Amino acid sequence: MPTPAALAATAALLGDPARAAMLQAMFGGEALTAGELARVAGIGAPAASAHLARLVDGGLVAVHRQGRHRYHRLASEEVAAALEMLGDLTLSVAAPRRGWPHGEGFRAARLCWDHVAGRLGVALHQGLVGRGWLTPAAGGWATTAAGDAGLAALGVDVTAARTARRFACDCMDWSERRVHLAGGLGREIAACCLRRHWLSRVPPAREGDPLGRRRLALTPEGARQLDAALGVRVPA
Amino acid sequence: MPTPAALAATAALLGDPARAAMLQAMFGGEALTAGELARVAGIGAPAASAHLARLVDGGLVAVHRQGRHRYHRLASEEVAAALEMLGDLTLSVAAPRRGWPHGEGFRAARLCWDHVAGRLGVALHQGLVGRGWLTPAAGGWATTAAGDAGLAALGVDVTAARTARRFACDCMDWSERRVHLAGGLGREIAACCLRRHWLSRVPPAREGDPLGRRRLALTPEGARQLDAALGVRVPA
DNA sequence: GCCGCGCTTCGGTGGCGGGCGAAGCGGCAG
DNA sequence: CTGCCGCTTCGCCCGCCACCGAAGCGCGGC
Repeated sequence: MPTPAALAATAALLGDPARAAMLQAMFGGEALTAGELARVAGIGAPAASAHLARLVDGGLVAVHRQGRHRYHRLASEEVAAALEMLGDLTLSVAAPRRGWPHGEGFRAARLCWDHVAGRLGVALHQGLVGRGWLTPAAGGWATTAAGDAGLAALGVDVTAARTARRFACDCMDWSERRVHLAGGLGREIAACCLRRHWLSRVPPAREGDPLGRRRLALTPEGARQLDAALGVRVPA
Repeated sequence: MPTPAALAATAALLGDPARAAMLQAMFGGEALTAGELARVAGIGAPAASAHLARLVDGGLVAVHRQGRHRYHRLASEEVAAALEMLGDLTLSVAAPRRGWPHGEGFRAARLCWDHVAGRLGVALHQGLVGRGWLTPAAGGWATTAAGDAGLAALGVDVTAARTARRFACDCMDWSERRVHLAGGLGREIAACCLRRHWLSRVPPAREGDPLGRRRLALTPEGARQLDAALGVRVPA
């Protein structure tokens, strides 16, 4: 992972309207002269020259002299790819999207702090509430008598959960846009599932994996147990 | 494609060292308090608050109030993806890379202005020079007698090529990092190949395809003809 | 040789944005 | 209720950067 300063320096190059317009004009792979780019950006020749010098210096743009013209083009495919990604991001921010086309692996099961998130986390939350094991309480949730018995039978240390600052509360799920269970109870449920090997940790997909060591997988035994106890089935 | 101003506004949010440090800290998906983020960025609480307000306003960060703490996290997977892409770009700019892992489709054959680029463009250039059809001349290349005859046999209008401002010159290839043939001759060769259906245009892969309508594909007949005439074989 | 054109450099101006200290607001605990 | 703590808002200063006009440089054309 690059240093924040280095990343910011690169991003700052894209963060000016005039430079962004120039880069978008070069996005197709064409080489354009400084004058053309100045007109595209709506600025004078001196300003365009300064901008292009910074882009070249930053390694985003390559320049090729030909007679009295200077042709500029994007320096690499990475620049085009980053530009495209930023464009997607800009559009998605302007008009929030409906689907989640990326990152399937993220969404099945993962740790969020110390509790289970992803589709499994949401399903657990629904199962606990749907079975009447949890009931709404001030600031979150409380266990019912059936819940205390059922959780104990699964091997969850409810007593330990009560020592936490918050016993059971909602946590907005990053990928599912629905809440899952957090707080001491969320922590103890995750610990119980890991201890009994119903959940296993999955190593990072690669160096710099956005989720780090947070990926989880439900084991066959875990799927059976959670289905039997709570009717929890994680959608494929 | 978003407007340059909108793209720049998003990029500018990433283009500040303090904000970049905060976003990198949130990259793992954890929710962090404003105070923690201020410490990470090495700035005071007021400055951090202002930065976070802009990030939230820009839709890059989501905030969740919990008691007197405010937990911040990346608003969507797109933000994480864009951050990762920018990081890659920053590293590749700092230390130019050796491989080209992305965008295979870009590199086989495409139009660069009006001539052929990509591996096919480079191979054509090598073939023309290797067969002795082109010889170095002031400012580019000139045809030999064998070249004039061979090109005419292929159906290339060399006379029309001579009317261009430049007859034959090198053009640095974006993806291959080697030169291919440009100028009037490059244009005529591309026109000839398209006219005889040795090359076909490939429609954009999707809306907003970086290469637009510039993608090309070598037809089986084209592969045979170019191999026979010039020994041109495009590596798979 | 001279002129013309594209581009860059220089000097100066203006405005946006980041930084901090001090004060204000809100939640939590004793 | 009162004090503490996290966070925000306000007011202010400073520095960076974008922009333009004018002048300088380099290449190509007449």
